[in-house]
Amino acid sequence: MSNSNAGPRRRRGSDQPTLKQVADAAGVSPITVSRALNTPERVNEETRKRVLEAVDQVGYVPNLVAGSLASASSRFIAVIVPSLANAVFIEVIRGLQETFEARGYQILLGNTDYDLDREYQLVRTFLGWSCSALVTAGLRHSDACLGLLGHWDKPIMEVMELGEALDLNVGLDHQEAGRCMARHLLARGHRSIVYVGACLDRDYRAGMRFAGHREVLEAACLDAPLIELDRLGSLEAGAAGLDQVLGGFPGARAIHFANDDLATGALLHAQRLGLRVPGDIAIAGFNGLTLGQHVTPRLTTIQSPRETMGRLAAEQVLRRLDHQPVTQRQQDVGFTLMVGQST
Amino acid sequence: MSNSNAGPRRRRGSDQPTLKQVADAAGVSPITVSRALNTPERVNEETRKRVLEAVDQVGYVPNLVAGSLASASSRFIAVIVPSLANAVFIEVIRGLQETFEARGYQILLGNTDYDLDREYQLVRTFLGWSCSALVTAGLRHSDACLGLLGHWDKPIMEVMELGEALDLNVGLDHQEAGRCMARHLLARGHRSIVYVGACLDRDYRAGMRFAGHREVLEAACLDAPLIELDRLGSLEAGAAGLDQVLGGFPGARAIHFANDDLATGALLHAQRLGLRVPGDIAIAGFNGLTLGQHVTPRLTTIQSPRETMGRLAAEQVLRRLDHQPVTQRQQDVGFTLMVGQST
DNA sequence: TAGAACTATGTTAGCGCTAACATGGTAGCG
DNA sequence: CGCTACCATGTTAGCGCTAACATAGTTCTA
Repeated sequence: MSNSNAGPRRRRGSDQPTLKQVADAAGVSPITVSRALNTPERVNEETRKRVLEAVDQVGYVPNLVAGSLASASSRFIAVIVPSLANAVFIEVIRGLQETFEARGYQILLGNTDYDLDREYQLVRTFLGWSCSALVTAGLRHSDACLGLLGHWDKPIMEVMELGEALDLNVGLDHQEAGRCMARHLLARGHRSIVYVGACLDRDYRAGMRFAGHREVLEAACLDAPLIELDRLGSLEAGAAGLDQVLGGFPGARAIHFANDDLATGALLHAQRLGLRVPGDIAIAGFNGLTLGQHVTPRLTTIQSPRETMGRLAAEQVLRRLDHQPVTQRQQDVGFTLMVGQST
Repeated sequence: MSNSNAGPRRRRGSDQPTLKQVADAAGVSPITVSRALNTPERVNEETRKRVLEAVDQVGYVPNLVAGSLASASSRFIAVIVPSLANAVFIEVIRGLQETFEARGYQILLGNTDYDLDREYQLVRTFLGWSCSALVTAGLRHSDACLGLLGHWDKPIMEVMELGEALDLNVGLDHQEAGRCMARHLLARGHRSIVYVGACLDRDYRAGMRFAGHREVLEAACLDAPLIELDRLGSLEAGAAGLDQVLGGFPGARAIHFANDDLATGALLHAQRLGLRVPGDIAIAGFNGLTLGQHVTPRLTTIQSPRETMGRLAAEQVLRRLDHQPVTQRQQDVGFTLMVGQST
């Protein structure tokens, strides 16, 4: 038999005050409260004041979930990075977060662990949250992921590297950065140079830098040996890398490390071993982390403007969200060779 | 006149496939699709298979916003930290994220910039998202914030420090850590010890460590001078701190820094100045960052298990969310004095 | 063998908000 | 004064999903 005798169904939802209650307290309709809070310029000043008082009075906290469902869009920005262990991404995130939060957007952070399948899963989840935009590190995605994003009509920003992007793109040319450092090492007179990277299949941007490095060395008719470590960048791994170079390439006079963590680890390890840098071995890195600038000798590295990259990316996305013309779909933030005393 | 002549209203919402379409494709009702996806054990195996095929076929991506509204709860965990610039919080976040993501919860990250008003705003926003739980760094909150949280019935986890908590608490005793390091410096024979901190009003946990430090020194009838820098921890600030100590306290033989960033910056600066560490001046830090363990001499510091702290915190919260008894409302993760060669 | 207990699925009624359209009032204009 | 324009507010109808209750079929139990 049907639910004929029973009283009303048990209530659902939380017991938080709702728009309706604010509306009753202010003597207006719910939609006026909604407008007073979201588009205050469309409500008479006096009404608005009355509404805001009512909000305080009943202790109203807007239910953003309901708002997002009704408007089919949330003020979330999905941000996907490969790792939180790497200071580089943290700095980009900081640039993004500051810019987006100032405009009332909330960042939804996802971490792929350098796994494109995880990226796909994250994108799925984030689409489910009706995000306003997606910012992701890198230009490589799985086919499944591309399938999802192909149907999506909100801004997509790819950061870190430059190239053929889905939509918007802010980054730098890693291959050129690799060339730049290789040329520097050649200019310093080094002829036996080893490149040391870590997991270049996953950290493929380091692989692109190696490609640039090799191109320059081969153009100078030199070998471009590569040592690939099996752990991602860390001081420990860098120390191990130095040991491998000393063992495997006794004639090596310079090491081009894939990043500053490795390079600094090697530099500090060299000191412990009593090696002179750059006298016995020159060491170069990539990233321009603070750390490398505070060791003696100061590390030669390539600085990239990461917080700026995050900020610029956020600004382009915001422009798109404001329906303003996007000035540049692709933006090169460049890099700077910082010559220290380690080369 | 009313909308009598017009056809149906223009459609709203996105054009993504919905549960209904999956249900039609699979020949079941929408609720069965919902169950097949969210509580598969409540659906017949064969039906489930048919539903999953239909999901793939129509390219369905669940609308999590709608789900959250209907169920009055999202799978969001709000995480509030004072800063992303400090590696310490990043590590805690990593521990939280790994544990929560493995269980299908998504982290909503907020950054207060050490401002309790910002914390209140973030809490408001996060409550609006129907988060499943809140994890926040620290035990200090504004009255407005306490007002909001007082009415809230979901788990609240306060991390980093130990004390009188709102609900759950995982952390360590900072005052005791300060005492511990002070005792170590005394045991090393130092009598003229300066504490150097940065913005102790905002980074009040460093202030608590100083309180412990002072307590021990005063018990030994020694002065406990304090130098407070106006920038938060960084290698640069540490170098400046060393200069200030050398200028202001020429007799100082040891410096207890509020954190490893400062201490390492000072240590590297001392080397540039040609000072022997610890011969001319001893240097101690706090945090046990990798960095300090790779300089020569190795930094004496106090290690706290931050990633573990994040993991433990997440596990307690998950236990609560699973309606399992919480084993400990308060958990002390402790700390370890790591004696290097810098003292 | 009646009925309790359980399994698998369906029906109904919202969750709290906002887009779209409607309406009444005031101002501007020739 | 009739017209359009605009401003401030209201009414209606969902957004896409799931909690609560309903129901039909099956198995178990005394």
